[in-house]
Amino acid sequence: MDKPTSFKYQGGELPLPFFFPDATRAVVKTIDSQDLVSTKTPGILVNTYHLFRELGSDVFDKFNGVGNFMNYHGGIISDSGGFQVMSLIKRKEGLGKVTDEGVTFKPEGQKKILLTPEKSIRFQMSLSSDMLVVLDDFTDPKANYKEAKVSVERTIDWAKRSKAEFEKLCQKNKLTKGRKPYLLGVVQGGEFQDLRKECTKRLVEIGFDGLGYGGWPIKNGGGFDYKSAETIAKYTPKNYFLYGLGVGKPDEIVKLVGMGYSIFDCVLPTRDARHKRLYVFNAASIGKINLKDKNFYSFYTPNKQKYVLDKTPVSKACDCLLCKNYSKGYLAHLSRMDEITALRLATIHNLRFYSLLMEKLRENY
RNA sequence: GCUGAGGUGGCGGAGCGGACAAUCGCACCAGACUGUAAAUCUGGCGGUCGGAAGACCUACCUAGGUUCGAAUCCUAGCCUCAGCA
Repeated sequence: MDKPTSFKYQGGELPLPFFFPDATRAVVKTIDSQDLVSTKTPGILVNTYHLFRELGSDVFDKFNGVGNFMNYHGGIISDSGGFQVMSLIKRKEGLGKVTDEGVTFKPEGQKKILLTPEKSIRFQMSLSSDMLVVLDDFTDPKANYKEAKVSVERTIDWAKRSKAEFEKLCQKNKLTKGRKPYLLGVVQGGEFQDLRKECTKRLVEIGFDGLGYGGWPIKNGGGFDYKSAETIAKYTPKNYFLYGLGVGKPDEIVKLVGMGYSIFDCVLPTRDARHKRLYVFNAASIGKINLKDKNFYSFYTPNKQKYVLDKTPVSKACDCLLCKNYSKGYLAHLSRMDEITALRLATIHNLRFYSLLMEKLRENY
């Protein structure tokens, strides 16, 4: 019953902990699969909702999985579409609804689709991902206790159905030990610790390979909700993967790794890159990165006029395509002209920052 | 030299007698972004005081003038651009 030491995927095993960026639509925005490899990123998270809506399973049956489709051969985790319950339905009314059966999505100008726990699993199987995530009912960040409880009950019910469908498909496809992907349950319950505890325990009764810290990880008053993360970790068996879904900022990841979390994904490094925010270690070299420093990293805004004449690299504690080959001056020019290459270089840089961060965390795991 | 058009904030460019410290865009400054409806979104952007509402000052090429009131009308000057010589 020891904690997991590696994550098996189709290409071998990945050491823990690791961070996967989000390739929602089977692409990490602005870069391609070869760029991704160059950042030493070990894997990606793809999204069921988007790929199901935009492509359907025929493509993935034909290509034999999303990895082959992308010609990307790192680890692949597929998200269930559970996050879209919040981002598309609960955050804004009228784009769909949630019932016990599943989730109906109907964004403006698009056809209505129904995603059930079973459908989500079936589709994720066609993606041939290494870890599947159960469809969950995202607890609205503004939910009161009663509403949070409803989302927890539904999440547990859906988890049961997902597990049953998963086992059925594994049997049917003769996916036995070694070839069987992982299945992740997702804990909901908002900031209510007794709900988090109950959800965790009841998911463990159903049986999964890991549990995800679900919901919105930022408290209503602001600040990361470490308490819920701790509650989940406390009641999760040691041999389970603990996954911080959508987490997060570098310092948040460092803290969660300390609690036993070993899998992370987040849009921040890639979105921030596109929004002109680069992550830089406050260190003179990669060897001198010290995560114990309170301020071990800072932000760099690439498009300032004052950088145009700067011949130094963005970071000396980085070995990415950008930092090894180009100056702040050149990047400033590309960024100021809104050249798409600036976004690509920034994305590559931020992903290397995150992969370096995880390399450092692995040293003490 | 003649004819025509025009000179507005860092730049482009609205406004063409009161509602103008002056629409809008760019640039600039600050902030946000957490299982991606996001190469996006907010806010600020003449000066001084104020948290804000607001108050006062200096402003639409220059100098005069008309008017209760002018970036807007008149006169002169300077300058720019286009076409013709």
